Amino acid sequence: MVLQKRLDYGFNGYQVPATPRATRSARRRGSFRKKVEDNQMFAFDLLATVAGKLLLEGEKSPDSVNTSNGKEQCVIAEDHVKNEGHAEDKPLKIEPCDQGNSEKLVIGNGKNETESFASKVEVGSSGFREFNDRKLENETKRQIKVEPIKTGRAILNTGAGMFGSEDQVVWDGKPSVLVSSNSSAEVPACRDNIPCGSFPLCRGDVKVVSRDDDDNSSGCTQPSTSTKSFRPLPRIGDRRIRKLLASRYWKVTPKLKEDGFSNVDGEVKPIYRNKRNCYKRQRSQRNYPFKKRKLLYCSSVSNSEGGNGNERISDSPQMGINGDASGSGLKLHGGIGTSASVAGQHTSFQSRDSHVKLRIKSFRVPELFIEIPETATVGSLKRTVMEAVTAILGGGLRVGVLLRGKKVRDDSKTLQQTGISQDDQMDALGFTLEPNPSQAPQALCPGDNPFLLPYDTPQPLISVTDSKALVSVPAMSVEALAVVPVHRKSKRSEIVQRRIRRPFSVSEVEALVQAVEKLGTGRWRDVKLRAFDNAKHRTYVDLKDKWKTLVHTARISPQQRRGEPVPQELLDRVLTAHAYWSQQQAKQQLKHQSETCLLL
DNA sequence: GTTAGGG
DNA sequence: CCCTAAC
Repeated sequence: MVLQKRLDYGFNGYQVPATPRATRSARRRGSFRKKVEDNQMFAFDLLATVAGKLLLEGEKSPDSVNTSNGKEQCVIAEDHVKNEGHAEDKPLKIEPCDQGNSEKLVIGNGKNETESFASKVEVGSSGFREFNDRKLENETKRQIKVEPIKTGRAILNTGAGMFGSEDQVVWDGKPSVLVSSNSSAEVPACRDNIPCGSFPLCRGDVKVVSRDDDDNSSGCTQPSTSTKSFRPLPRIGDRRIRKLLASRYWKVTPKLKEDGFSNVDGEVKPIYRNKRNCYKRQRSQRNYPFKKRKLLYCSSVSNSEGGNGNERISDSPQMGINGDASGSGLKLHGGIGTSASVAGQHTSFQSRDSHVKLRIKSFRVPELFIEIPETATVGSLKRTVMEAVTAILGGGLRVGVLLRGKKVRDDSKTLQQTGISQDDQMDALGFTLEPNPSQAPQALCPGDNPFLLPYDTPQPLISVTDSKALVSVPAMSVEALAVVPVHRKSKRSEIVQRRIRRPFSVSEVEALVQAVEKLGTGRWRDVKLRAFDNAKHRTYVDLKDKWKTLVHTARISPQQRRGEPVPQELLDRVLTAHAYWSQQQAKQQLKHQSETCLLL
């Protein structure tokens, strides 16, 4: 089996708006966090490996966006968004990212690459019947389909799913813009085979809805828009934000004036309907240490229903992008390369060294809810959507394999043994996205979901009813339902995204230094208020931390410093101020001590 | 909620 | 940047 990773969706590169934190209580459960991250990494890895990011080179969509260096862009297309209060009746589109390094993943033994049969796989999702939710029972299913690449037939149906009334989003009267990616966007697994010419790689039917017109718009199966009159949002301070963050859902609290050092866009936060999925986000770098992977793999114990579809992958914790999976029978090869020539080729699978080539055409990004102030920039909208998409992809997913609609649970069998490599079986091969068993829900309980939207019913974030989205394959129509991030109700669900790293600019450093010079090193809240009041993403803890690193930076040799160089003059001031205020602090302490002594 | 410090 | 302890 040879799979090539062609696209880097640029999860590393987009800017994430200041990330809401969980409630304190949630944060106190930080002990869960690591584990969950691991689990989600695992899921992501699965997705990346099987569902979304691996593909064969070869066919190429005329609509795909290639940069000169062969990389692709991954941005929310700007032309469909207007920086106005009204949203255009146009979908957002998601495109491959030009930050990608076009690295290639090859899974297989590396031999006989040309002796392959390429097929494309569609991965969809289904209703979550496994989770015993009545509501979910009614969900229509999405399916996956595998078909030979050589046919070149577009199998994507980009029709958007239907919204149930339960899909309403909260509208609290504030003139924010709610952008709802209607049900799903096709995330390109590769850049070809785009059935809908207007949307090069994938499309999300994004609409802007308000509370008032939810009922109308939410049922639309086409990109639809309804606009409301928008008014500027009142400025809301950090404390307000904090409270909001602790509330059941996230809200955007834009500032109308952006000055100071807050040269960032207005705060934009995606609203998720599912807490579990929502707060996890990919680390800025996806290359987790293998050590960490190991942990997560260990924790990925299959449950009964889940089957063992993940074992194969679980078996290779040592397997890195460029590493060998000794003992697993799988091998990953990194590097740039192309197998375009093999796409569509087909040779006997009976031969001993035959490879099975699979192309996963795309998988769907489910319904998203995004709330964004009208004062936000297009750029922030892009980032927000990207974040939302990423959060979903980073959710607890794993991959299941279906053959003729039947789950292949025995991971130890070879493709040959299971018949997957049989020529005539290729059509029957499917993949499913399923909840990661390690995060399997105990039960669905609304009360246990602090981030659930008010009057929201527990339901999977991703399982949007959408039967038209993908071509259905009867043989798999029942079992092949991909079960995507589900509404898990474990406490671990309240995981928060890690904020994106935002290096301090020189001007920020300048401001920080100046404020500390004036206020000292023990009054970070005052420093924040004084110099960073408008920089919403800089908390006083951030400032304190930055000062800490500044002091450290100033003490090390210039050669050891990294990042944007801070002018030596500033560093000198850092040391001076630090020394001064340290001294002051010591004096204060002495004074305090002597006073205490006197009193005694 | 802040501050301080380790991770 | 995160997490906690301590206040």
